[in-house]
Amino acid sequence: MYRTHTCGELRLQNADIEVVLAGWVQTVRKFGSITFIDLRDRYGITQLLFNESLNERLDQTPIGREYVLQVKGKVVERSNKNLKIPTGEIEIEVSDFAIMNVASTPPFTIEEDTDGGDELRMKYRYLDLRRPTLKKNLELRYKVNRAVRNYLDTQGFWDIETPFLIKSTPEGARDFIVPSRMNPEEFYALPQSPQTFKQLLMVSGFDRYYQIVKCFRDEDLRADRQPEFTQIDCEMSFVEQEDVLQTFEGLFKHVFKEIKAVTIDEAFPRMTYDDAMWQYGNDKPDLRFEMKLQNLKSSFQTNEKESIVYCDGLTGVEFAVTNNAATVLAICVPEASDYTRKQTDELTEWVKRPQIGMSGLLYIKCNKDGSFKSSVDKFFNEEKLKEIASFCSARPGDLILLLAGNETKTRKAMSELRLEMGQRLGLRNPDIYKPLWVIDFPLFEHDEEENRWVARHHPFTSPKPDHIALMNDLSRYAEIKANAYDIVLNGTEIGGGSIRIYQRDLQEKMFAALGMSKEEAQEKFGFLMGAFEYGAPPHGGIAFGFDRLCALLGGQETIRDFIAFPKNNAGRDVMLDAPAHVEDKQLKELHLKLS
RNA sequence: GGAUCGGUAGUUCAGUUGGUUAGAAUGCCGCCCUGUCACGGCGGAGGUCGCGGGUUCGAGUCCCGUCCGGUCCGCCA
Repeated sequence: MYRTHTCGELRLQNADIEVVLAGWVQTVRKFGSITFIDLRDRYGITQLLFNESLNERLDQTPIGREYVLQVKGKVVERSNKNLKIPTGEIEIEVSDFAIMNVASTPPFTIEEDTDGGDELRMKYRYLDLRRPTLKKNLELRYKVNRAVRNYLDTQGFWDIETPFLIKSTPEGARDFIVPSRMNPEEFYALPQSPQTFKQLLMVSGFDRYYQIVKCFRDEDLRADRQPEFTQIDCEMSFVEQEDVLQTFEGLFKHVFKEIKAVTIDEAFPRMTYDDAMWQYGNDKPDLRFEMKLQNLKSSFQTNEKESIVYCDGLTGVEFAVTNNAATVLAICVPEASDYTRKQTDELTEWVKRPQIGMSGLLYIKCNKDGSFKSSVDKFFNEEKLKEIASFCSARPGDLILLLAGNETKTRKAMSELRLEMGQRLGLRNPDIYKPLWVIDFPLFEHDEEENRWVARHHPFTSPKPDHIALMNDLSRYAEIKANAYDIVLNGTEIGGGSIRIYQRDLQEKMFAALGMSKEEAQEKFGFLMGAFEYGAPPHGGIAFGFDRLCALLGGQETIRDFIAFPKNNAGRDVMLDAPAHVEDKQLKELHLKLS
């Protein structure tokens, strides 16, 4: 037997018992004739005391960091207790020890605040995972996984696996492609999601299905995007949107309770897509703070004599009348009227960065004494400023920020600015959880590059029943709403789904609307439409980004540290050094030639 | 595809206007230390300044190119 106890479980009440522990050497602290060693495993750290009787052996067999050590000894009460760790009241008085494996000096320190950089830690991921932070992250992930499964189990969902080697469909994200050896010149694709399979399972009558499953998308990465990621994929039959929202709101409440000990009694707020865009400038609003977008243009354009101007902050001389601008938006930043010129200049530079791309920023300081100071004092008198402030519900002490320009760009920019100001004001507290449903998404969105309509969610999403007729009129595509919904937590989309199309004729109509010929639709999705002919039940579902959910529950933005072996920004596994070249023989077997 | 920041000791970083032998912390090695737990003290080793080219009497520092990494935009049904 390698050990009788773990390094995290011994307490004062275990004093005087003989134990055997095994683990990794965290630190060695030598004091002349006595030596302390902290022994670490998954469960914790226990201090070992080597007294002078073992000195000779220690001199002969030095023990370094990360050596794997087995010790035999007696649990004793410490004379100096360390109340910072759970085992801090005891130590093991070692009577015998064995080095089970030596270790090279690790390239970085294995501790909470490591000195290692990201790349190095990725290369030695197995060492990084010994650190408490990553260990806790993976533990959290495991617990979220359990909580999800437990809840779905009580709700009658079955976990059914679906294949990874499937057919490529050029709609949506790029597929990862896998060549087939047995079928020359043909390729599998890895699934971007099990979408069509779960719908087929509904046709098969499996009623309530789920899977915590890997999905693959060959697109550029981000801090919160990996080429292979995990979804909680769910589908239900004989449900309407309301049933789905209720069921999965329950899932979230269960997870919050189990993981964060947070009980949420009230129903999650719901917001239409249009309201979200109007009030927050994006479809995943962070509700931890207000600072809603004020739409000045629409409010002020009724009075044609009035004109609002905006100022190009760079030159300070270029002004434009925003009646020429499609959109004028304002946010009211609470308690920020004391922003200095330097700070507002800095914000102006911020919105002018290429990623935001605005030409300038206008501000109105609502001073505490009721006066105003703005970057457009030249153009507006006190009364006008007061009118704008009043429209924005600004209070003395607030800072109003305005952006103007093209509708899409301005709304997006203001949404970013709102989040930035929320961040700067410390309003995005990771310990506060504000979930909401965003509903009534548009069915289509226009792809400017290819000048065609594409499915906003995916082509299996059903339109609102009374909007189906609009599908006959291309000019009204933008108006068509879908039975589609997202769940948003603290400004992050953590899941989305829809009520699906389950009738062949409507599905055909959908493909046609997306510019697909009947033949093409049949070739790509004939299996699904065929299945719809054999008694497909009404169904719908949802999928959640499991990695993202874990990161959020762990209070972090990047999902990388919640995945045991993630890829880097370029999609590489720096530990394996993958992807890599393959041998000519392999290529030949696959009937592939490199160009 | 684009923007931006970075690459200097094992590691994390500093390095001024281009100027002597490139520094600190930590880690590592050695010696000392019987109550540490971020132990402490003394000493030591450790550098192709990512790579290539250029400017210059002289380049870690300036210029061009390139590679690698981080973040973001595009992209992500």
